[in-house]
Amino acid sequence: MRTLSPPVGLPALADTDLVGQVARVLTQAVVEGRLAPGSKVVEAGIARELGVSRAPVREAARLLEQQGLLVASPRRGFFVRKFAADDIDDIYDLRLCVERHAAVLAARNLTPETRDMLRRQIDVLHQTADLDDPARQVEEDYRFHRLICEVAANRRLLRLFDDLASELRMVIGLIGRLYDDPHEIARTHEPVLAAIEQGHPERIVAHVDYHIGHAWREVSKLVREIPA
Amino acid sequence: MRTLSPPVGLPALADTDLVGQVARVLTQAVVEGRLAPGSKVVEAGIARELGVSRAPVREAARLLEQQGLLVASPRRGFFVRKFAADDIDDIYDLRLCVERHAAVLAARNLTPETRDMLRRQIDVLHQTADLDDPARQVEEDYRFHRLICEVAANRRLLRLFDDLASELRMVIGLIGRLYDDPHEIARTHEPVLAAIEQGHPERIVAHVDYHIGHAWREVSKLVREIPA
DNA sequence: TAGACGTCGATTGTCGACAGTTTAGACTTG
DNA sequence: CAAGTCTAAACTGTCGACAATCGACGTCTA
Repeated sequence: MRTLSPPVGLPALADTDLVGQVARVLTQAVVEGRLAPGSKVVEAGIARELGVSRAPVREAARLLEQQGLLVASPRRGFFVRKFAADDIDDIYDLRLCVERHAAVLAARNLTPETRDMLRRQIDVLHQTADLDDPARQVEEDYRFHRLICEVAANRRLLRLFDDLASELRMVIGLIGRLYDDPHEIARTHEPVLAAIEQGHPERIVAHVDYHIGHAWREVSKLVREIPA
Repeated sequence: MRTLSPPVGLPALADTDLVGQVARVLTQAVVEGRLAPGSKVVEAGIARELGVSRAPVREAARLLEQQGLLVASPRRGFFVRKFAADDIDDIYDLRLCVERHAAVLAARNLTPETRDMLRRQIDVLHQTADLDDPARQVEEDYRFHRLICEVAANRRLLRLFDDLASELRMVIGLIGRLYDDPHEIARTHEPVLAAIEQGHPERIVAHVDYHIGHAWREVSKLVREIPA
């Protein structure tokens, strides 16, 4: 078998790596809400549906467990992670801690090239805002934040950001529509970049705090409104 | 088969979970340097040595890959992670970021009970210093820092600390003897706790910075001296 | 009728096997 | 003698199978 056929069409980056493919399909299914939180992930079922054996499915599940999308219960199998309001707080608290640091480092490493990359991404955010595609908007939002982590040039930090983002993607998938006014969200990124360009650590932290704190409160509110 | 026989006697917490056991045995082998950095981890070899099949070994390896102890090269297998000086910097940079935050949170959550736990752990550090058991000393050191993360009460933060610690354990395993004067190290923990008890964020950060920065410089120096 | 017990199907944990790929070593050639 | 080529062994990725275990349903008893 060459490429898995995900229930709904995916980029399907033609990997020869089954485990990676299965992991991607499962991740998509989770963040898109096709696998409801708390529901059981039956190895054989997934394997059959994807036309592979259970071995790659198990390994993929273990991967996603480490990523926090699934939880393993010995002898009972894997379940789609359930999020509580506490989890949101944990994630955002850590994200804030990480992104503050990333932004300060990014300011230190900033070059004309990387600065332009960040600016361009804000432009993309504005352009995407016209598209009325919430999922895309969320992705481009993360891309901006991820860029900051890339510029910070600490691989582990970047990986941590990716892990947190994948958890948040799931939460946001549950919430559904997140942004009332995408353009306004795009605008709120500008002071962050400005602070990074100016380079005062305190100012950077303050703006990152404001920006992410806003998202935190928003997501927190929505999760408390629409709980499982 | 009931309990795996690790090359050298381990606690062997009689789990019925083979994957967990294999992961523990492999971790031990790596941090104790029996598996040299860069060396290949042959699935069948490990499986044979441990009297299990390859499936649990593969899953354990995937776990350790996510933990950063092994790296996977498709179709070529797993290798014991090699550390460069850059890695040390990445790890300590992130650790500093995390522990600053943890300490500030810990101060906020501090109760008489948790304060006593931290104090007692410093006592343990002093007692251990008399034992001339470097591995144990390192473990008790981590336990103190881990306690701070526990008091901080953010599960994800705690997990991140554990991940970083497991990577550092490996590095320190490579270095061998780390502390010249264990008692002095034990003493340097005291200002950190004192700052947490007093509760001024700036002071806390300053002391954490000093304490961890010291370790950072020390480890960094030793790694640069004794590279692969 | 409510609760405890036993049975049966479904699912996981583990295993051995096979095919395709990589690697190491022998052999050839300039 | 060095470099390239070919061959064989070793290893990974994947699969299907089997035993152990868990959960649900039905049955028996008070």
